[in-house]
Amino acid sequence: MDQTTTAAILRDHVACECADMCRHCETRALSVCGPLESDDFLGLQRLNHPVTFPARAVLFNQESPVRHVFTIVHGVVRLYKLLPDGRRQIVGFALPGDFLGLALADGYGFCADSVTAVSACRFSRDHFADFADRHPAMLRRLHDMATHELALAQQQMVLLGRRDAEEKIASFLIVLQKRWARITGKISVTIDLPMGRQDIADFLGLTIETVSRTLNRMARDRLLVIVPDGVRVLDAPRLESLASA
Amino acid sequence: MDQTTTAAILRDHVACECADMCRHCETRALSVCGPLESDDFLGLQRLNHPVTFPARAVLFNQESPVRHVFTIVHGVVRLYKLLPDGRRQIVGFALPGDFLGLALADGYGFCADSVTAVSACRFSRDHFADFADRHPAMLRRLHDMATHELALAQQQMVLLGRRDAEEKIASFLIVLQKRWARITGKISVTIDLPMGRQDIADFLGLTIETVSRTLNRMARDRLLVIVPDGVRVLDAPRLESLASA
DNA sequence: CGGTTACATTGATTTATAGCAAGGACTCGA
DNA sequence: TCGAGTCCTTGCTATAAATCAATGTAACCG
Repeated sequence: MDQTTTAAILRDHVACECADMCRHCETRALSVCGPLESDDFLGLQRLNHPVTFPARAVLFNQESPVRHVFTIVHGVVRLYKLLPDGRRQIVGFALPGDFLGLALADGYGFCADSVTAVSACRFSRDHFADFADRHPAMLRRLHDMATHELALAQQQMVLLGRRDAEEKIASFLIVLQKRWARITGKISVTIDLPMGRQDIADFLGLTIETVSRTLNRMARDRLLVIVPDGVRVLDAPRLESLASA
Repeated sequence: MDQTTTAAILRDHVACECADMCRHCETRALSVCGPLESDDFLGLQRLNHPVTFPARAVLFNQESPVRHVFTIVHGVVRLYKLLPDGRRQIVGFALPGDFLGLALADGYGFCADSVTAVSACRFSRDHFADFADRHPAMLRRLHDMATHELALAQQQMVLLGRRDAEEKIASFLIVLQKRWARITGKISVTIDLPMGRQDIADFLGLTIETVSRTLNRMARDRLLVIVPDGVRVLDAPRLESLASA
């Protein structure tokens, strides 16, 4: 994401910190507040503390006490776990509409920091929990999101345990393409990759070198073209067959 | 699990198929019905269709329409996904108290079959969903279980993506030991492994040979002793440090 | 009891990916 | 415009685990 875009995002988000900021939120339909009706919606809106983060800012970490939950509005957040010796596993990338705070029994369980500049709706964990307890539709929504996350996590287990490097990369690209499509409303052959090679590696259980080599081999094989901060898909059928092979 | 035990389980379970079968259920506190009070509890009990399966029976598979949800009462079930070419990833082992049917938006998403003889509470998916919708405590419980599953899934991602064979095996054993401890109420240095080596391999993202070699090397190193259908832990501290390394 | 079967072990060899090291490309700030 | 920093790429080598191939072991059954 370039500086102009980043600045625009931050400005727009601050600009809408007025009474009715959520009304025109393009992320709303995708997010946890999507199914709420007028009164309830306003009630949740009152709990919202909009926040912005520059790139590489920490939202929270494994150990920190759980004070807030978030809905991402703009930007990309990486969620990861660290082993004592420094090895890192990224358990997911949060995109606009994603909710952070589903599994917070004791501690967040993972670290979260921004890959790009990020704007988010922040809620006090306790206030949000109270609200959810008083609104079954919200509880239901949270449960649906949790089970969806669970299904994604199981897919990721298959990927990590039983697929080779090329399949991992192909699958990663296709999944990301579809997630962006859901957010923007249109499929693009250019897939934005705001995260670095090391992040992709730590998500797929590979090293940075293997990610780089595999992407460049795919480019050599005319499956895709590597562009700044992303790739452009040339041979979608072949990529998809690798992804689901 | 030997034949005598298996027979006993099946007999006991059938024997309690009377009006008040759930009252003395030793699995109840761990399971989805744990938090229900008298009236609600009886209501759910009326929906229950107790079922038993011999070892290696199919409970459901990836494609089958979702008709039922289950709570496991006795025995062990493996949950797995298959790739088109036959590669398999086991996404979890369901033990007594575990609930099958959290993530069933479209299709179960995975296959489930019994490793040992199994007895379970079976509910119609629709009846169960209706019941949950009318009982917020149940909805809450389902959500808690879903987020717990999600946390486990994220741990498994770390294991699959960033740990070597020895760490995987050690972690698997320790986690299983703790799960059995929660179910039986006491920690045992003998860890029951009702699943075969191939199942362990498909759970940990290894081959059967690597599982066998690693277990036997651990035995040679006096970390544990291999016994029929399980292992006995000799050096718990060293095993635990491998598991969390 | 011998034969069949399923599962586990063990050894020899291969291979995909990790690890190491060097160089390249781009950004940013002085 | 230079230099420092960061990220990415590429070649070479090492290695953990996969693969291939026997062999071992125990349960079961006619």
